[in-house]
Amino acid sequence: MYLRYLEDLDANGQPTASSDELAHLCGTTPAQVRKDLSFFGSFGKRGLGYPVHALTAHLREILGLGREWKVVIVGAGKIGAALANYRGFLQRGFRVVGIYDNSSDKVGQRWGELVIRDTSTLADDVRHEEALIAVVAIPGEDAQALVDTLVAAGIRAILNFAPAKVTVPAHVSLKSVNMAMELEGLSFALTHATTTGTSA
Amino acid sequence: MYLRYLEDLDANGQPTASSDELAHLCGTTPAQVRKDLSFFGSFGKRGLGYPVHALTAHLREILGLGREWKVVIVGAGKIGAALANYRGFLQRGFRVVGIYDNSSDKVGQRWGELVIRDTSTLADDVRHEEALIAVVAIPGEDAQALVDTLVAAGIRAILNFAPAKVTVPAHVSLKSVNMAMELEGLSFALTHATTTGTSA
DNA sequence: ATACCTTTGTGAACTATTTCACAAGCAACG
DNA sequence: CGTTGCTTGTGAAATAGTTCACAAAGGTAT
Repeated sequence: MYLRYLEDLDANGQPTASSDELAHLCGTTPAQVRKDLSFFGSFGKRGLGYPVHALTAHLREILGLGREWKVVIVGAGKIGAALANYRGFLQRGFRVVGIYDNSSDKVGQRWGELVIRDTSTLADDVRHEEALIAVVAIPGEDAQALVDTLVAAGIRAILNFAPAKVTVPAHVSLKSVNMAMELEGLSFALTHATTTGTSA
Repeated sequence: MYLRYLEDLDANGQPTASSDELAHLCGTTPAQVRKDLSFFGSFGKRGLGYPVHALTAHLREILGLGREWKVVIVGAGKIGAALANYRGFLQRGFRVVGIYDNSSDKVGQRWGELVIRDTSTLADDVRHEEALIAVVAIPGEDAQALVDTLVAAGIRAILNFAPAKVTVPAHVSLKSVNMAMELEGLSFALTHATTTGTSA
């Protein structure tokens, strides 16, 4: 989050930013900003604030964005399409090296640079390309089986959009995004509407 | 999360579930399950566990899913399409009452039940339909202006997929999902790979 | 009815996170 | 070159969240 706002500031040519300013941008507190950043090192200058450009570079390094990550997208539905199109990924060093689907209607279609391939070739491709990150955007009922295949093929991190419980072994990282659950969270907030509004 | 797994158990006809079983399903601990549920009431029977069917009903009520929520989707791109298609929403009581876009190519297209309308009519429609939830899936640079319009029109909760900082007044709930940030989290986990794998 | 087994609900202990508050450091200015 | 005005970095205090552990129930079997 800090990285995102620091990039904006950097693009505007602002040389430094105080914890107070960053806190305001990120919707947190100055003390929080300082504690968070101090966990990784001592980046600021007292009396001045944090050097915007240098700090963005540091954070990128910390996040592991100094390299290119190969990503495969599984599922050429609407969500797969949205992700394949999303220019933000490449900017951040995530290169989509393959899109997969198991519907013969879709296999062979060209999306930009890439041609949709059959899921049966996925495991070999992952191994060959040494892709480490996979985005799963397929129906919930197929998700666990596919994830198991991905893990066996050497995938190390999975971003899951399938609305299903998915389990991975300890050496694999997993993040799940479930749209229905997000809406239910909003429903709860509306129902118990003493809530103070969140910003982000 | 509990609701999701309880629904599965209920569909399987399982009459009760212990905190231990729920914890296992949800990837948490029995004590956590008991504390969480006890916050809202005393639903279990000692020696037996929690009554699956009754507890799903309770949780649905707690989450405010006992009613129908009207939802508008703004942005008829890939993400908007994915959400409009998603059957899970209706099942959970979220009815999409309108899809909006400001591109004249898209306005007038029919998507299932709904015809894409021009964003200029959005505010009036929201007021008229009394929609309280909006999903924002438009380019980042237009997001804040649109959100301001939505808030002025009476929207009370926003699920934001636009990759941009968005602020809302205190009486409005906001959740943002940022795909690039999710991937960056995975990149961090991979880079500092002592991480224990997460399940969810 | 009683003994026994299971599992909840919940204070208390523990752990983690956030906030406070201030000494130390740096820049700017006269 | 000292003085002034900011702002960091960080221990300590406060708050929040999780886990422990056990008394109180409820069920079951005899």
